[in-house]
Formats: sequence, C-alpha cells, structure tokens
Amino acid sequence: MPELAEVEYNRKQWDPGIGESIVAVECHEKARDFRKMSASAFKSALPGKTLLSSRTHGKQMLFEISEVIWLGLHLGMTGKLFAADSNHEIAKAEHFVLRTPHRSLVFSDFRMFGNVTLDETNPGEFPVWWQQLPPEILSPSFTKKLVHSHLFRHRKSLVKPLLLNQARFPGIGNWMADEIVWQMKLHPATLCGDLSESQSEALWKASRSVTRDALRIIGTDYSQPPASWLFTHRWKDGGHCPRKGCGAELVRRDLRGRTTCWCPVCQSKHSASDTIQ
DNA sequence: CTATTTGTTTATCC
DNA sequence: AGGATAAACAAATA
Repeated sequence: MPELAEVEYNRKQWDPGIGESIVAVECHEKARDFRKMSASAFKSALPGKTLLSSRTHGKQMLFEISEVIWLGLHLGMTGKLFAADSNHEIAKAEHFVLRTPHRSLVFSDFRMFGNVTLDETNPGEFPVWWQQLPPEILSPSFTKKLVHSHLFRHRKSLVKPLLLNQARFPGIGNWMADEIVWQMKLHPATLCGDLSESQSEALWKASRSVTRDALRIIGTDYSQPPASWLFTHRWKDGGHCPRKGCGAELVRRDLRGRTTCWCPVCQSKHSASDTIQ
C-alpha cells in the first residue's frame, strides 16, 4: 500500500543495514522491475560497496551507496522492503536481496509494478532525475500559490485525478486523495476550474495536513489511523462517514479508473459540471 | 470461475 | 503543444 507515508515506513526497514558492506546481490533475472537496466548489471555493480544513507521524495526512494552509486526504488502497487536474517532464502516475489555480513535487505513486489534504477554521479551530486522532482507537499516551496496554479493549469481535470498527478502532488495516492477531498467537504469529481479561491486554499491546507498526519501515524510505525479518518471506513461497501453528526453511508465508485470513496452528504455536488458516470 | 487492487506509462484523442 | 483519458501492465486475494 505504498503512498508517501507507507514509502517512508518501508525506507526505514533497511536502516539496520546502513553502514554495512554489501557482500553479494541476488535477484530474479526477468523481474519486470528491472525495466531500465539489466539484472546482471545490477548484480555486479554493488558487491564491495557500503550502504550509506537513504531518503524519500513522494513515492520515490533513494539509497546512497559508497563511491557515489544511487539505488532508486519505487514500490509500485505491492512493493515492500524488509530486513531479514543473513541466511534468508530469496522467494518467488522477491526481486532482489542485498546481503551484508549481518543481514539480508529484501525488495519484494509480487505485482511487479515497482521500479529499480542505479545511477553513478560525482561526489556531492544527486542523480539528475532526483534533482528534477517537483516540490514535496511539506516543503516551503509547495505554496498556496503553486496549488492555485496547478488548479488553473488543469482546470479541465477533475480534482481527485489531479491529486494523483505525481508531477503536482508527489506522494499522494488513492486513499490520501480521497482523504483530502473528504476533509475539505469537496466532491471528488469537481472540475478543478470550478474551485473558488477559498477552496483552492483549503485544498492546499488539506494536502499538507493529510500528508503530515499520514507521515506521523503510518510513516513512523505503520499504526492504524484513528476511526475519525475516512481511511478506516473506505475499503469496502457499507462504510459510514465518520464525520461528527453525519454518519451517512459512503459511496464507492470508479472515477477515471480508480476506486473512489466519498460521503454523498458532506461532499455533495455543487455545480452542473460535476460528472461521475 | 470472476472481480478487485493503495501505481505508472503509453497511445490516442482533443 | 499540452492536457485528459482509457488501456495495459501482472499476480494475488476475495
């Protein structure tokens, strides 16, 4: 379930291996996750190097490895990272394992929508693709004005699909997008161009608060969010709106290819151009 | 057996 | 030209 908070949680699962040397790499040769490189090049690049640090940006992860190699990972739909014993046996869905003297760092992804990259740079430099990532939701440059310009540029788009656009809202995924519009009482199929000035500001604020709360609760130890979040009620039919004094039955419907859950009472349509088929 | 899935890229259309 | 959209990708689970 990797959106930015789940990605941050997964990144930390390899922390026990920071500072350790990589003595061997095992991988499944034809794993689709190696779409931008060959598995054999991947296998030979890392032994003898040391895992130095890690960071996330939205749903992207970047692991720094000695002599300036950068391991980029994306978890796709079902990717997971974990640390296991050094004698851990590589399973079918595990696309690679980094062996250190003390443990195995595992990348597992049964649906294979993930992605693996290696980049080499000069000391002190990040890979070009990393430098070009858009401003993170909680960064100072993710301003109210920036969100407003996104809404204007994509004025013909529906608001929920825009929230899933990684070039604009990096790290937001399906449940966070639903949570954001639910929090601001906005119908997910509202046309971006129909949002008022105050709704634009509310969208900026809600993006940031949902991001902050998700990182705090899920990103630290994968805790279950409280029952006051839409999150707790959105996964199957028959859930009820957790907002105080509401309790209406939630609607679950496909919106532009993604299952979307909203409260028909709190998030009622408010313009003729709101369409959901 | 079928329907569903927390993501992204690609092709196509406008 | 740039943006919106549906389809494709793959495999497990209900």
